[in-house]
Amino acid sequence: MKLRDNLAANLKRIRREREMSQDDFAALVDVHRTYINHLEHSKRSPTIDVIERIAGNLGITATDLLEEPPSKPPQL
Amino acid sequence: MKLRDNLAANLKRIRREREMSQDDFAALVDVHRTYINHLEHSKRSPTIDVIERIAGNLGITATDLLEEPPSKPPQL
DNA sequence: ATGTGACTTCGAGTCCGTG
DNA sequence: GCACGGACTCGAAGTCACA
Repeated sequence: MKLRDNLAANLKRIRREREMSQDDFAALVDVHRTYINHLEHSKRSPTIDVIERIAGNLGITATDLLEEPPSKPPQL
Repeated sequence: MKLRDNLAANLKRIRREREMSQDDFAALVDVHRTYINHLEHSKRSPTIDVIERIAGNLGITATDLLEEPPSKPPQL
């Protein structure tokens, strides 16, 4: 699932940019600690409601979360 | 829920551009007829897996489905 | 052909732990 | 602090009957 993978990569990237633990990050975006972990590992397919909530709490758009991550190796 | 509404509007718009019934449209994107109806009326919060499947079958990106519909009144 | 409520099944989403 | 697991609740997925 491409979208899931994009989301996973973007979440991890953003979290590290802000130098937060999964714990703090989860609190920030208002989902459970273990759920963030699941998302970062592509183990869950979140609903668009959750996507919207996370994006809103991060101050970015849902598209930012789902689009191709910037620093991925080219897929020619 | 903004994303839900965007999806609803975009689905309806695209379906009408292709002059299809909900029935035919549902068959095309590979979901049940009534489910498309629910989505067009913002009654469901689909997972990104479903979003991806629909977008793929339409030959467009998931972002296209979720972004602000083109013919909405400008938000200055 | 469209809209809706209700239903079952299964996974989303949460919470408890453990290494 | 991160990964992972089990068990739980609730809502999404998918379908149907009916207006």
